[in-house]
This record gives sequence, structure tokens and C-alpha cells, in this order.
Amino acid sequence: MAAPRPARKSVALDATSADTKTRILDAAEGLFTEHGFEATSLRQLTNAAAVNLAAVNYHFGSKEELFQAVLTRRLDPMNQERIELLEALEGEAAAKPPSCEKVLFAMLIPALRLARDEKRGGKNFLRVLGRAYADPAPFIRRFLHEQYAEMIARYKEAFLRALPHLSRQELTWRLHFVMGALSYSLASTDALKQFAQVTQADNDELILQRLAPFLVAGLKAPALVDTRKLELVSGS
Amino acid sequence: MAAPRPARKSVALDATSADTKTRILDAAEGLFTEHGFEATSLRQLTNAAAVNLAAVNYHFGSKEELFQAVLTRRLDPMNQERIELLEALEGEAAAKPPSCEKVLFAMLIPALRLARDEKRGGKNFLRVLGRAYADPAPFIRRFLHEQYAEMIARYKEAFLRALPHLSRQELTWRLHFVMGALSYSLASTDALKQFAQVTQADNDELILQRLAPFLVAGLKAPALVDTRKLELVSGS
DNA sequence: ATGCAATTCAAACGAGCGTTTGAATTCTCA
DNA sequence: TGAGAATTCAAACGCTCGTTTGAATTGCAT
Repeated sequence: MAAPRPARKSVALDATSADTKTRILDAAEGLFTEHGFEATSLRQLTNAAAVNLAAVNYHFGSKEELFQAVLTRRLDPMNQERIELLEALEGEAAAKPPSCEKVLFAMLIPALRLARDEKRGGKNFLRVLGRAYADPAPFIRRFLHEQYAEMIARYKEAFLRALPHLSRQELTWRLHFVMGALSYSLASTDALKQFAQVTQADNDELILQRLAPFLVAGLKAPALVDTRKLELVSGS
Repeated sequence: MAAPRPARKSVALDATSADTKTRILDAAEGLFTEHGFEATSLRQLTNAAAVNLAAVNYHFGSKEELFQAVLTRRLDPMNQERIELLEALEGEAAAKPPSCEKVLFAMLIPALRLARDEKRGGKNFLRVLGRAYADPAPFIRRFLHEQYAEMIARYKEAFLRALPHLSRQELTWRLHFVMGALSYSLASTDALKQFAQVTQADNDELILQRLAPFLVAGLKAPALVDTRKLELVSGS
């Protein structure tokens, strides 16, 4: 009658079993990247981690909870860092609101740092995250919402002050586009090899350096476009 | 000894069995949208289409080939229309190359028309497409590459002429960002409800009208940004 | 009407899935 | 060192999956 998931350890730190838990998380990070959540079986996962099949359910409860743990491990510190950077930015120049560039960079830098840090999962995790953003599974959507809600809300306020020409709704859409371009770019570095030869050292740092001016210009752009303009093209 | 997939019909048109095939395609479009490829079973699919379980393998060969058929049905005409629009644009003003706006609109309009046309799958299909873009499955990546290669190549040349300040490589990345923002936006209209209240009639047409100025500004932006600028934020 | 191909159908196949079980083992601290 | 908790383990459970089979049915051209 082994407890499916022990309520809490008596005294020892969580690090006691961290070896098995960490090996599972690392293997999951890699396999979820390669094959996605649904297509990754617990058998291949526990094989890759060199742990017993039952270990996932013992340590995490279920496959879904394992997936959430994979995301939380990296996402919590990253979003924390994002919020701290933004607060530092706002405390810095109390009079004028920080510029659009600075706010955007504060969002991108923690992702950049994570991508650089191989010990913290590096690029693999960002690809898992990008995929998760496009996944229809309700438990994933719910989880990401909870994880991102505060960070997004804070940044939205900051962007609103930096971009006074945009309505709240217009900005909501633009942030949506930003997150889309970001997650997509991070998710599919390999997919780029479809379009062109990116064989050289086009690492994630370089991606963000290319992404930043693109997004800044998009955010600063004037609002809306007339539908009639769109029709013009087909009419001539 | 029924043939798994008949080589070719004797005389009759393909439309003979179009009822069953179409019902399967329609149901697949909806279910792949809702749950994704892996999480949609052929049993719930054939139930929804009110056809026999074996009909999918009979008419399409396999689940994977069904998925490709779902994409092809809409993607082929859409990309064809994109190419035709671009050619019309280039023939129009032979002297000067068409502007960045016009080229981008030529890309967006066929997607917009598809989204409007409920008889051709409408929004559902665009969401399937957006998801497919983020899917790691090799057969999906390969298939999308083949479907998009020609269209992308042609548009890249057109954008290169419209944006002479961008190197070929820089433009490759920007088109990547454009496709990312586009597919992500189309894929997750519901995901937006996380960020804010988009309860009103924010249909796909309006999405593209908001997306267009964002992308145009991003494409026109000057190239690259200095790394030192990025570090500045965290240093102060 | 007849014959043949195209299609539909109910049933089953083998494999793999996530999860559970209960005993064996290891670890921890009194 | 010994009791008790935490962890590991091999095995199995029940279920669903995509696919295949071969007979039944339908549609069409002769």
C-alpha cells in the first residue's frame, strides 16, 4: 500500500530524491521537445532517464503533472526575473515611464539568459515552451495562463505608458503578436532550415537580437489599417 | 481481400464517394482543431463523421495521410491564390517593384478570404494550420515544407526588392517572424481570452487588420541591434 | 438482369498506453 | 542497530489505439 504520492517528507530536504526527480525532468524536457507531449510515452521517457516506469507516477502523480513540473522549473524563475527587471526599470526613472525598447528588452533578456544557460535547460526548454503555447490541451492552456498572468499584466501596464497612442485593446493584440513571434521563433529553430540555410552559428542570442528591432518597430507602429486598402490589391 | 486503397476508379469521377470522404475531412478539420492530431482518435473522428471506422483507412490510407489531405484541401488553393496575387502585383508596375505593404497584403488576403469563407472551412482550418506549424512530427514538417516552399521563395524575392536595406539572411528571419506571428494568431483566437476580454466580434478579419500594420512596421525596421544595448538594462 | 468493382460494415488483431499494486530495497534518525 | 518511512522495482490491469480482414452491400455498365 505505497502512497501514490507522499504527503511530505519527515525532515529531509527535497534534494534527497532529487537525483531521480531531476533525471526524469531532464529526460522529459528533451523528449517533450522532440516529440511533443502526447507522442511521448512514459516508457520511453523512463528508459531515457534510467529510472523505473512507476517513478513518474510516484514522484509527480501523473504524466500531466510531470509536464507542468517541467514547465514550472524554468518558467517560475524566468518570469520572476522578468518582473524584477521591470521593477528596476520603473524605479530607475520615476518621472518618465521607461521606453518601449527598454520594456521589451526586459521581457526578452530573461529568455535570452535562459537560452544561454545550458545548465538550466537552455534552448530545449524554450522549445518546449513554444510548443506548449500552441497546444490545445485544456490543462496546458490553463496552466500557462496561471503562470503568465501576473507577468503579462504588469508588462501590459508598462507598455501602455510607453505607447500612449495605442488603446488597451490594440495593445492586447500587439502583445499577442509579440508572444506569437517569440514563442514560434524559439520553438522551431530547426523549422527555419526549411526556409533557408541557417547552418552557421545562428544561436538563440542572435535570434533575439534580430527579433528585437522587428518587434519594437511593430509595437510602435500606428494603429489599424483600412479594409479598403486591403481590397485594393486584388482589384487592380 | 478488399484493396486497402483502390488504385484508381474505372470511369466514375472522384465525386462518387465524395460524400463519405468529405464528411471525414470536415470532421477531421474540426477535431484536429479542437484536440490536435495525436489526441484525436479515429474512433471519435469516424463517429463524428457518421461513417464506419474503416472508412478512413480505405479512403485515405492512414491517419497521417488523412491529416495531409485535410491540409492540402485548403492550402493548395490558398497558396495558389497567393502566387497569383503576387504575379498580378509584379506585372502591374513593371518598372518599380511593388511596395512592402502590397506584397504583405498579397500574402494575407488569401488567408483572410479563407477565414471569411465558412463553406471552405473558415477559421477552423486556419487554426489547424497554425497548430501544424508548431508540431514537431517529422511528417508534418516535411509536408508543410513541400507545400510552402515555392510560395515562400517567390515572396522572399519580392520582399527583397521591396526592402533593399535587408540582407537575404536578415529577411529570412523576418519572414520567419511574420509566419510565426501569423500562424500563432490564427491558431489561438481562444488563447487570447487569457490575456484580455476579447468577447466582442473580434473576428479573423479584424485580427489581420490589426496584424498588418504591426508586420509592415517590423519588416521595414532597420537591421540588428547592438548586444551592449541589451546588457544596459540589467546593468542599471 | 447480370457481373464486377467500389464501398461499407462489424469484428477482431496486436501493440502500446497511463496507471496501480504490493513486495523488495534503501535511507534516516532515534 | 533497529523501526519506520521513503523509494525502487517487476508485474500486471484495464483500456484505447491504428490498422486489417473478409463478408455484406451498393452502384454502375453491359
